[in-house]
Amino acid sequence: MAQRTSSVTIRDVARKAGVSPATVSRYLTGTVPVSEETAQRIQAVMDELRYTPNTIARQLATQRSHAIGLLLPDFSHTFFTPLIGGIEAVVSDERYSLLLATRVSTELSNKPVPIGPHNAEGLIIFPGTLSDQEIIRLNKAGYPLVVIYRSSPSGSTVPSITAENVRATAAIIDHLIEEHGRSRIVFVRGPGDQEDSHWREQGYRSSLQDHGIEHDEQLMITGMFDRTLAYRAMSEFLNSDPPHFDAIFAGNDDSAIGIMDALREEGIHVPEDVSVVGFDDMELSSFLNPPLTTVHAPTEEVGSSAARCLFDLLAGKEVAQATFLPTEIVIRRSCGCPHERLLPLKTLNK
Amino acid sequence: MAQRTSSVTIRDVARKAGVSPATVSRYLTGTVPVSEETAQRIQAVMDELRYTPNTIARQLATQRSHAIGLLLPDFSHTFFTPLIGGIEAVVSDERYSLLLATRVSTELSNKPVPIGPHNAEGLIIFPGTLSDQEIIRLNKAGYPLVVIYRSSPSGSTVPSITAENVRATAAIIDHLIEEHGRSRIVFVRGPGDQEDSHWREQGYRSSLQDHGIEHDEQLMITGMFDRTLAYRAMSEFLNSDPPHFDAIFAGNDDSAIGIMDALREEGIHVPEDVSVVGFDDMELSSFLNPPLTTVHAPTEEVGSSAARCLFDLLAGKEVAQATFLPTEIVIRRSCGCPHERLLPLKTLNK
DNA sequence: TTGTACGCGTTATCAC
DNA sequence: GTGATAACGCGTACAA
Repeated sequence: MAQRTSSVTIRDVARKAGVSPATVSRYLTGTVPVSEETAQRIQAVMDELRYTPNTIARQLATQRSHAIGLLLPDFSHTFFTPLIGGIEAVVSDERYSLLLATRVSTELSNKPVPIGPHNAEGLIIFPGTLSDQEIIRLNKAGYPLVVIYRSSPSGSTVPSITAENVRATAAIIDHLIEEHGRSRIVFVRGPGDQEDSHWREQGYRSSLQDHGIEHDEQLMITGMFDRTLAYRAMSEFLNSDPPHFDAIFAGNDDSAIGIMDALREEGIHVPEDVSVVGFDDMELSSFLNPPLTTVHAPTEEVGSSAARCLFDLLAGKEVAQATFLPTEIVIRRSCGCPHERLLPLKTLNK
Repeated sequence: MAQRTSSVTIRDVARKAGVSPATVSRYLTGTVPVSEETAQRIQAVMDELRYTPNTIARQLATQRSHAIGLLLPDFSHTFFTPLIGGIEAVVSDERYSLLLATRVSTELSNKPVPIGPHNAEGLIIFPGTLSDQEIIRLNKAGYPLVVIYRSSPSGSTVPSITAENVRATAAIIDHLIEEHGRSRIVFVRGPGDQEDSHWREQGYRSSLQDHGIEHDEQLMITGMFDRTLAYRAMSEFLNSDPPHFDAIFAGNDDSAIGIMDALREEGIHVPEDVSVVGFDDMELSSFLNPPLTTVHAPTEEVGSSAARCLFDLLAGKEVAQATFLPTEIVIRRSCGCPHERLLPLKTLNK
């Protein structure tokens, strides 16, 4: 099938301008100076012929695609919106294209990776899209990669950009304990293979320990960072003669929605009966009833930092192996506080 | 700068397998049968060498980029999330790539269009990204285009996919009048150049007329489909000795948020004092306080329909010139109804 | 400053 | 069924 474009080539321009294709190319790329006179003639012909350089041919010749890729498990979740926005801003600044694709690594890798060295100069990788093995292989081949919301695969040097989890979670648990006298705090786990979940649990345990509260495995349930699954997990928990509890760390905001639904159905009041806090600070979270106290994660900044890091990589610059973007606590009402306020990061430093 | 990939080419495979590059290509594309024996040998060598076909070279040879593009004014708004999701699903089904870019046509067209014939086989266009002139030019050149949330530029045959506006708006205004006895209904306009806003006003006026209610220009304000701007517009309206009103059609859900904020600040209760309804049914809307009665717009379906339409175009099939996707009314609480329910489309048929 | 000739990696067109 | 060979459109030594 033929190209849909009018396909006027550099040769057509050259012929009509009475120069060689090479000269047109040089005028176009600006690599080598061209005489003022011929430059004007070329420009005139280009305008007249509505010439547009064929990017693909250029890519083949230069061996550069001028595009970077973003691999996500899906697009339906609003969590990704600011992430994509942050990336796109940087990408368009650099006059690059952004290639988007979904992929889940659990599909047994039968499907080929839709974005890679063949169509993008580098890749931003979200957990669950590429296996460690695939990442390491690409990295070893010298292919620029940045992982987000996870650490580098062991043994690799792939830079990692993520929001700080441990201290943030510890701080919000501290708040529950110190300001609201809570001590029986349910922890809602995310997917077992998701690092964020692991680190948040770390922060949870450390806060408990700091306050001399014993860890109780009975208070640990699994919500998979998912609204519906968290709802189910919470309902089951409530209907199975649960141990006493007075607060819930929901794992993330999405889970908090399902959890508050489950509590409501059982006639449990938030925050009077139990405090609920989340993690992420999605757009939604301030509209929940009651408004959700949560950790503000700089999702858009994760996106822009990742993109910038990738471009640094492309430019051959040195980049940090791991970047933890600062978070802050957004106090709203679901913890029991009367007024909304912000606990900036510095107060988090212990 | 050299390609980052290991760059093992079809020639390397051919050499090692003892065949010609052409045979390898044939095996790869499956256009012409290859003997079982050589096929296996080729596959073995490909595995061993970890050969990946170079998409760019293939694109140059076939004159097809195997990608389609989506042009949006920005990515930060969650309204776009389901839209992108709908498109991506179809695109990946077709084993195509999705190219994403932002662009605003008001930048005086000084910036070149980031996606076009040079890197995508077709384009899905959101209002405000490409001028009518640019659209018509691409269309005349035979370049496959689909516009969404707007009609085809006059004189062009670009297919258009959009959510039905007029009947839906009329129906929700009907509801306000008939079920809640409202008659002084404020209409919050969107951007003047946005067709959706125009058609919704059409529906509003028609419902008023059907009920013998006179149109009052004093009840028309402009919220630009934007949360913050709608808030400001509403605040000004309230503070400027406004005429009596008992309901508000917010233009869209995002504006409804700002409008309810403004009302709240003035101590006006929704829905007791005034009913508020929106348009879109964003994820957020059911979480508002009170939950927003609104028109459910099938945003994800607009995306998937647009993508499917574009692929039909690519396949040379006939496509509908204009598609209006059905909407339905989602009754929640901001109108004054006690219970949530759905008014499906059929009840909308007059 | 400019033109010639070749390469980028693949597919398509011929012959065989 | 298979192998040469010519495109595809552009960038870039190299020579002039």
